Amino acid sequence: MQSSSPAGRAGRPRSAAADTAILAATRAALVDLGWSKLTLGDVATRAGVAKTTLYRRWAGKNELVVDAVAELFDELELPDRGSLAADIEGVVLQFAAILARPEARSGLMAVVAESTRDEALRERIRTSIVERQKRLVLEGRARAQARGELPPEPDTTEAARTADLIFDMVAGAVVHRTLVSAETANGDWVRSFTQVLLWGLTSRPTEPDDG
Amino acid sequence: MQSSSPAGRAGRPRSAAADTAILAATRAALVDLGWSKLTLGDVATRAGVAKTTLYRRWAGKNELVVDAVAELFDELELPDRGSLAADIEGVVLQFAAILARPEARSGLMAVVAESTRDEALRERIRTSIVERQKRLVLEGRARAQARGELPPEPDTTEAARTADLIFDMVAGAVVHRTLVSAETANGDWVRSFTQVLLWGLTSRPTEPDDG
DNA sequence: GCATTACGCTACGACGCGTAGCGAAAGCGC
DNA sequence: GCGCTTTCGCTACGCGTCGTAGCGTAATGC
Repeated sequence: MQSSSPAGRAGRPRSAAADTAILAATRAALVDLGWSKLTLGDVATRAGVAKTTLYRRWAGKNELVVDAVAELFDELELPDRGSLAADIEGVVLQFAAILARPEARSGLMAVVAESTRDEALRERIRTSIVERQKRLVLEGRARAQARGELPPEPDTTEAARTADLIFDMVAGAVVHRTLVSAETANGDWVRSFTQVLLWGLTSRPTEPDDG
Repeated sequence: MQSSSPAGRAGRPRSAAADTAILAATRAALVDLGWSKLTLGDVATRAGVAKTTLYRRWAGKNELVVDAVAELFDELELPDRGSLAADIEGVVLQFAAILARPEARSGLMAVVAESTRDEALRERIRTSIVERQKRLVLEGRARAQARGELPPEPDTTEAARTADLIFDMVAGAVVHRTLVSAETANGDWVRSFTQVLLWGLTSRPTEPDDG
């Protein structure tokens, strides 16, 4: 980020390699120990840096784990698979693959839990993890509209609301299936889920006014 | 549970009032301090019992918080609101109301995170929290089938699979909306969600056998 | 009463937290 | 090359929590 030439910044620059090593060590510690038994001293030892170096860069365990887990979501992408159903299935499978990794399982839920009492942490999670996922929803919908699978949405407010709903349904279902129900989101499950979601979104003829 | 006459159990019986006080104190501590800053010594002080008494009944923080949070879900019920859509909206609103309470927000996600590395804890969560929710799904579907809103499902295996899917979608969406997106699951959102879910479930013509 | 179990209280070692202070290293401008 | 600045590794420290041991006391069943 602010490496090499940060505008007149004098003195010894921070080691970028240390950042990489620390985040990797954090993920390794998450795998071996889980969230509660993970200590910053252990992470520092694994990374080959001093504990003080770690504290100079991260305020605490929460922020460190958010950054460590966020890197796992870098691999999320949305290749054009030809249809909206295939696109949804693809991204859900990718998401499920990430959540299948132990460093994501224990780390992600823990920082989300902490974020309920820490607004700054919630914002950090939002920008570095959630927004990255949500972007795929918007991209997938735009692509489906271009294909004619979804009608164009003139009302931008309503469109944003629908995108939020879809996002909560997709991410929530996968997370719940994986972490609470403790079942793998395999191909069968993803197909069933996609079918329900897609029918729910597309076969809305006219809003029944009895509700 | 094993109160009053536990089959030849001699000696001074455990105080049931202490259990109640400890669990209430745990929820109060969750509200004031959140998960990470909650200490068992503080809970014992709040409950008016000795720390050793607390350790004689619960193995640790995880188990204690699970039991404390589980009591919040006792109030979940499914009154007959006349239609499947209304039933779903009702239970989703109830679930959202529970998740709006701070003691549930911070506690529930934290123990779920811990359960990724503790099989016994996961089982405890499942029996005392998750199954209680899932029962409502089964009850609501049976009621909808009796009304004729849903077709009877002869294949019990497929029926169980569908129930699991619905459960993950409902609970997952509400949890994600409430805790990750940090937005309240108000009436508008619940109606939109129910509409998508219901259309997805009912307007499935015949399952294509290509899957 | 007597055995049995739970309770309140105190004290303890162990451990992780987060910080301070030091000398050394690695950059930049001259 | 030389100084200035910032980072780094290391050690040490006070603090708080953990989880347990030990003891005397209280409450129950036989």
